[in-house]
Amino acid sequence: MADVAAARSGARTDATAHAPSHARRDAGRGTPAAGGSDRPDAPSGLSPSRATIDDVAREAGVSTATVSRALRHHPYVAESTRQRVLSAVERLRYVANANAARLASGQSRTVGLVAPMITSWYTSELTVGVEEVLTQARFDLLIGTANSAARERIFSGDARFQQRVDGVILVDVFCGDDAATRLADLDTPIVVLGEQVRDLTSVSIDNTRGARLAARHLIELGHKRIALVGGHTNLDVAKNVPTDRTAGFRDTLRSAGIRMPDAYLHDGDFTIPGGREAMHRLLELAKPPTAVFFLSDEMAFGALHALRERELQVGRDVSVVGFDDHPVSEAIGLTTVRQPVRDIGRLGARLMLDALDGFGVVRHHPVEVDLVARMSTGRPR
Amino acid sequence: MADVAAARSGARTDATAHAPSHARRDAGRGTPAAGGSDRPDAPSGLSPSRATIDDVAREAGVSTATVSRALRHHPYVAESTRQRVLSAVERLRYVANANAARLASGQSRTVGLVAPMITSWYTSELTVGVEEVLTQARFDLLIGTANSAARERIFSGDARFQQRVDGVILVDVFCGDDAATRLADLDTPIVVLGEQVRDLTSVSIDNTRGARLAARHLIELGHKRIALVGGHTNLDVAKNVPTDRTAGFRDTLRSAGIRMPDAYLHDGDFTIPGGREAMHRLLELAKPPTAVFFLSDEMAFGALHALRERELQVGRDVSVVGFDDHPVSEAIGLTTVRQPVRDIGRLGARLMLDALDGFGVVRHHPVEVDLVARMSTGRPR
DNA sequence: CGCTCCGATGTAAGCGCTTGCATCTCCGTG
DNA sequence: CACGGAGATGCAAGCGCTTACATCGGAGCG
Repeated sequence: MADVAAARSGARTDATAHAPSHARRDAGRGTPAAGGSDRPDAPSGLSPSRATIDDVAREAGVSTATVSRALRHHPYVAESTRQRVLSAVERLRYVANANAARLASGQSRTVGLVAPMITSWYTSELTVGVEEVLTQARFDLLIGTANSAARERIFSGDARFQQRVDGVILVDVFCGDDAATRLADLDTPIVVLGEQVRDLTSVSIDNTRGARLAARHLIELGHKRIALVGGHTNLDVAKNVPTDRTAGFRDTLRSAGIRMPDAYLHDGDFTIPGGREAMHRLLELAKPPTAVFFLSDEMAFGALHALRERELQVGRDVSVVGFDDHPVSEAIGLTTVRQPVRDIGRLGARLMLDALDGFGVVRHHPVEVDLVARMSTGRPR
Repeated sequence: MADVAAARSGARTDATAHAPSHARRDAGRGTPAAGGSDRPDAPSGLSPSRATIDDVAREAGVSTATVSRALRHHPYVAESTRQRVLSAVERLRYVANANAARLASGQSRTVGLVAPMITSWYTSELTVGVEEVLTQARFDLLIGTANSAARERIFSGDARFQQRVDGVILVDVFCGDDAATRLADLDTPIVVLGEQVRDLTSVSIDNTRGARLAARHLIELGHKRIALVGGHTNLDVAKNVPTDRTAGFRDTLRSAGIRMPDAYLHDGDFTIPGGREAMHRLLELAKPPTAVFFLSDEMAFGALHALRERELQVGRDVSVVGFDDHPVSEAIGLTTVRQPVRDIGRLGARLMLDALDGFGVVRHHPVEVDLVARMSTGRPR
């Protein structure tokens, strides 16, 4: 996932590769294919992780093939044999060398997770959910920031990524229909989180519905001058998310006979400072809105900052609604549209495992959204 | 990092392992050591990542050894040869198989990151910093939650972890002196972040000093009834952090002739709900404090929630100081002790790379702390 | 001009697993 | 009781790299 030539690491690799590997090699030398004849067989604690599958085989009195099968729950291994192997494993404190297994099997038992802005709460929460499930299944997680280079590479099925990963989980990565098709044609399983993408397995809330909930809430409170702060210009981030949310929101307003002037539409870049800036701009309008819907809680936090700077009171002077239900939102009383982020991550990981099993069925998996009303929203003055 | 027997994954492995590997194997078959005689050599786009080092060697008219050397910037390769190899690599779109390289070299080019509570902002920010640097050096990052099982395993130099990782970065993991010594004796490089541990390379702020800054700030504002909320009971988390901060804080108060009664010391578990709960308990006291120092911003957020629930005004009725400078803190105006979290991660990763290079010098690396005064603190009423 | 020495390559032996086949042992059947 | 077949193992050939050691030209030198 590096976009950088091996500049610095070049020297490093060579400088260091020598000493350690000498040591290892020498330790393992012996008659080829005959096995280390008379090493101190004592299972003492001082030589960690030195046992190989051959040692186990010898200790258990079976072939290495049998050890391998026994350890991986292969069906054709007698229970008694398996026990013998397991006890040998324990005695020798054997731990399989993952790299050897990967090389031999051609499977990396690793899933890549590609996301923009790993810093955001949303993404890291998602990651935690994914990691939780993968870890249980003894899969590794390889995390990559999706700067544009990385994304492009994935889209073109780049080998650098592909070779070390059995599948890829994409977070919020925007995807044109063409790119989606290309992705779907790849032989690597792909799961998209937070977005619904044609021809790909995905997990997300119904963004339109989420936005409708927010709109309805503000309408019911009696607001007429309602603004929306999203993030459109930054093509590096998910695109359906802002689009769908904006559409759903406007739609509902329209049905209620409320129109949102263009001046009420702002870009907050999905960051805290972006939200603050947008709020300031909105408040400088001749007719400022009485309520603002932010497409992420983090932008809403920024808005609260702006309001404080102008000595305005949230929920009274201006109502603010966020999106996500960041843990801080509860603490500061932000009304928001809650989505079960960690669950999305978990489900996504499970779907990935299924796909890797060959059970995968490509389809979209919707999850629940709901509105959490708190003190940041109230009737307009 | 899984603590789970391969229960579910057993079936998976066998069920799926077949189909794909047949395909791969068959594709690669040929006279052993003679090389695939006449495969369609066309560098067409349809067979991704199929080229091996042998293909490159043939294409460039050199031996595989030379290819390997050329690619890893080995000194004894003529520049002209290197160029020939590089162009062959490009033509064939060759990408080295990381697993094979790892197996052959015995180096995993992977660093493990073990932390409690990956959910917390602090940890994920740290992770981002680490990832940034490792990625540049073309190292992989393997993340593990440090539940007690994992931690124990690491402490005892467990092979499962050790075999797939060249070094380990420990975040906030408490370590008794005995355990530290054991760690230091391991052959795996270790870097500790956020804690200062004897005999180990570490990066952290001076926690004592940070706490002093907070204390001084409150004293200067004129507070006399000052409380502290930390997290002590949970041994799973860093221990020096709360200890040092508490010590520094009390110390400074004492010098100013202020004593902190035991009732003013609370455990907030380093979580938002924990902080809220603690704040409530403090406010129920006969003589509630006029200022509270929380050992993390997240706990302080919880406190703000509690204050709002009681309709008290932060900064006027009660002053609140946090620790970390979470991005939300600026938005909501929380006075806090700032530490350069991401930089700590970056520096830690760099130190790890140095250690892996053999340049490592075991020592503690201090980084700056400072106080950021905002509106959550003011003079006592 | 023969010899030493070093830079540049090639040879080939693994690294520690997985797995397609070959074997071998029983057991149920006709 | 011979025979097909399925279950349980063993054999051995790789997987795609890295690297110790051997080899081979020249350049520098006495």
